[in-house]
Amino acid sequence: MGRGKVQLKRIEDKISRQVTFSKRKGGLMKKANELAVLCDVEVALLIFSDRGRLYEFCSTESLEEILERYRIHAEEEAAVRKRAEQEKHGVVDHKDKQSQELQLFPKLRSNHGIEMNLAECTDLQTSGNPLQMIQRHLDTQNIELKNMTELTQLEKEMDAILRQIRFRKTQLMMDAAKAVHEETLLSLASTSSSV
Amino acid sequence: MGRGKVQLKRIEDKISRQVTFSKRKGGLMKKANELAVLCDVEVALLIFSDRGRLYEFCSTESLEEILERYRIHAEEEAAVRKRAEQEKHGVVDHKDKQSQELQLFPKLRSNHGIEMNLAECTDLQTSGNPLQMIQRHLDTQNIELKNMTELTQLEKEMDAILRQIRFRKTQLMMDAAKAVHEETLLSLASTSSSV
DNA sequence: TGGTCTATCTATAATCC
DNA sequence: TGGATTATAGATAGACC
Repeated sequence: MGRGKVQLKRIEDKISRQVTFSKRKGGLMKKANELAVLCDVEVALLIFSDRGRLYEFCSTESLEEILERYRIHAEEEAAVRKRAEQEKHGVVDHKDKQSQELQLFPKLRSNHGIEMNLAECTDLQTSGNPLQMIQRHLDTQNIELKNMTELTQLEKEMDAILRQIRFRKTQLMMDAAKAVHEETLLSLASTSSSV
Repeated sequence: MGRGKVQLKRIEDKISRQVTFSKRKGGLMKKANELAVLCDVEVALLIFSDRGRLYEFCSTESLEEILERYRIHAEEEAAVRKRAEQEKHGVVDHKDKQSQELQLFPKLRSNHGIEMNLAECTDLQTSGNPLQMIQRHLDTQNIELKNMTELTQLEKEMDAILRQIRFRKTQLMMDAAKAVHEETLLSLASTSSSV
């Protein structure tokens, strides 16, 4: 983008590498946020600059949340891989196989309870305006009466809206800061011209 | 990009949300790679789709490498924060204290923005039905149209509800666990008595 | 540094297959 | 589903302040 086509290789000039880093980092985070909001997915982005500074983005309350989920996912994969490996190398009787699956299950259930009943709540996920989204939940009037699936769904929706609210607040603050800045410049200009 | 301007909100149509996810995920990873190569930095990207599938990108040999680096970084930050905390409780002159708080502020804000004004919204938390609380805000229909005060208010309310939802989920999980436990005890008792 | 500008390049929404 | 196409929106390189 920009005036010239970009070669996919390290920018050798230090200054422009720094400038490009700053610009593209902003762009990447914006896009990460867009992906999270538009597609309702969890996104985590970690960047270590060449000076070792950390820049992070995450779509949820905290990065740890996503990293924890990653850890669990990695463990499960390792377990599955290990099982496949064992089967490949030898004859395993069905009892052993089953017990292995049983061991794995509790982990899956504790963290992926949402996916399990996903089919049930597809309609919930696909309808409505961001603020309207939760309206249908309001008639129930009471959190106490909801089941786990409903609560999880509601939680997700609330979280998405909160993200939007916060993002919008940031936008407004930036607009305001910009306005103040411009005003300052104007008043400075008029002061200096009147002196 | 593309034929129409995109609104920053969850795509409600499931099909196009999926298509967009697939396209943008590819785009985001491409850009993450470009940033890493062009600017010679470390980048890690984690995406969990709504079905719980994990997609990852990292610029180094392994993702673990970057996560490990993150862990170290986070620990250091925690140490710094803790140190600042301790100094605040000791004897510090006002100038130093202020400068410490200024340094600390960006970090705090990102994670504790809500708690800061908790006292103000006590009445909100105790009055009326938890879900009804936000109903009066819903008629506006659009986050874009709200001003800062309204947004902050809405944010607080949403957060209070979220806390309630999570609390209720915990309760339900504990109930379920207890039920399972009791069932186990019962079946054990009946087994031993029948033998 | 950090913001602005603008010509260009890139990503992608909508569409069809 | 999974590409291919195309018109556009959005990102950004280079330049200047």
